Amino acid sequence: MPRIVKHPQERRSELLEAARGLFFERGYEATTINDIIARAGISKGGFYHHFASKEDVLEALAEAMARESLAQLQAILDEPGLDALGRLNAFLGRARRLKVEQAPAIRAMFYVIFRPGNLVLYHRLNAAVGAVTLPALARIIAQGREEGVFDVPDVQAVAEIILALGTSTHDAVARAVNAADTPEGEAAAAALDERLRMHGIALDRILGLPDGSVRFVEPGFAKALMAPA
Amino acid sequence: MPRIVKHPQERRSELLEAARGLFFERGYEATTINDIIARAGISKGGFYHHFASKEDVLEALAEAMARESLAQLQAILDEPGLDALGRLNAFLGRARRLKVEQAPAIRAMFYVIFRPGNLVLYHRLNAAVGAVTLPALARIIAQGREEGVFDVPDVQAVAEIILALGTSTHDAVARAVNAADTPEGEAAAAALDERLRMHGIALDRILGLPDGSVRFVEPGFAKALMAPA
DNA sequence: CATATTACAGACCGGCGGTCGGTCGTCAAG
DNA sequence: CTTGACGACCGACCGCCGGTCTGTAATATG
Repeated sequence: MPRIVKHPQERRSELLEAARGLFFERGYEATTINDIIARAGISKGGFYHHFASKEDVLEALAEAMARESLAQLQAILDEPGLDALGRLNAFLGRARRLKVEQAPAIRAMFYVIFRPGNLVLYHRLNAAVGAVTLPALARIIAQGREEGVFDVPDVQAVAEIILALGTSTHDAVARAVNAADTPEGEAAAAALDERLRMHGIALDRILGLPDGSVRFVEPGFAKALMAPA
Repeated sequence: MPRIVKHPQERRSELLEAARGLFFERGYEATTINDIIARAGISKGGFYHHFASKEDVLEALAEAMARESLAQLQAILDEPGLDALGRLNAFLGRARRLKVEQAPAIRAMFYVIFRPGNLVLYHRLNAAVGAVTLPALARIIAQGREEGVFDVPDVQAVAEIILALGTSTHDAVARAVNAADTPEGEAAAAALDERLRMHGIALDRILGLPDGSVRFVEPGFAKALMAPA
């Protein structure tokens, strides 16, 4: 009832943060506009002054998270004196490092984000992050080709394939995370590790490198991820 | 108002067919229960006697389509006297043959199924079809390994990678189809063809075959798909 | 100080997925 | 042929959701 006026930018980011929290706690579909405005402390009219729809919020959130993701990658891209393979491994390993450091949070996130009813959330985020990741990957591949160490006919296509491999692991990670703390947990973790190792080998072959050059993740990553906090 | 009683099985399949048509015409989210029951000629109570929810219909539909998909694959799997590479190419080519024969219908389907708001439909269908396709693929890979022509460390993982590559092309196909009849259409078709060719080469290398062995699709497939009816 | 514009408030709406009490057809048992 | 039980079906109804609309308080503009 009291009327509070803030800078549009501040309001927008408050609404975005409220939505981000709720989307990851309860899921996208399960979160209502009323939930968001209650947490952000604004009326419905206020909300629709800043966003055109619920999906608009999701899009803005995806954009923001893509920007954050790119910022993390930029350091690896800008690091001078790194050969292409090293840069690629650093690039692929980034996700792993993040996960091992903040295992519980990431586990919770994976647990939520892959539930049915969160498909839309997951897809939008993945698409947005992929869109900014693709050119970065392409530059690394191009560097490798210029250095004469990667044997690839088409840089863009290979970058897309790497991205696709990464996306395809999400299901496997989700399965493993969902199976954690169950009898099948250990087997799922082992399967995930094996699969990730194979992805590395697949990439080696696509890039024309000896098996074992590309490390998609370090061995044992899955077990580390799934170890109880 | 008149009360019509039918065998549960018949009703179920009538409802499923009504849903299938509407989902592909208007999209999953845009289709309401009322739409479905209107087309099927049954009341709401009747609908909920046969299905627990709207999503339950989708699940049943995905299951049915996965069965149909498997039936198409079975002939290729059972074909005797086919070496592994031939079988794999036949397997991968199946999608292409379908598309070229029924290009307009498939185009329409892709056009609808990849719109936002149909993510759930697409994902469920893809997951269901993938689930039945995976073991079939694995058997082909295993045959190739036994024959000594495929050099793969892990059959299951490679099958999953092939499936992931297939899934990843859907986006590209959707982009191309959506760009058809626009100035960018030709470029999109060319990009799609190039990408599919590269997928073939990627598979060659993963399987330890010389470049050009696996034909993901025939060259020029994209243009054929996008040619006006 | 007047005025135009922006930022917000909250009552309201159509329609959605889903529920519920009741009714009719069907068919086996007596 | 009658009866009764049960599965199939009907449609009014519900809660709530995303979104709209009218109005108003705060702020920028001159």
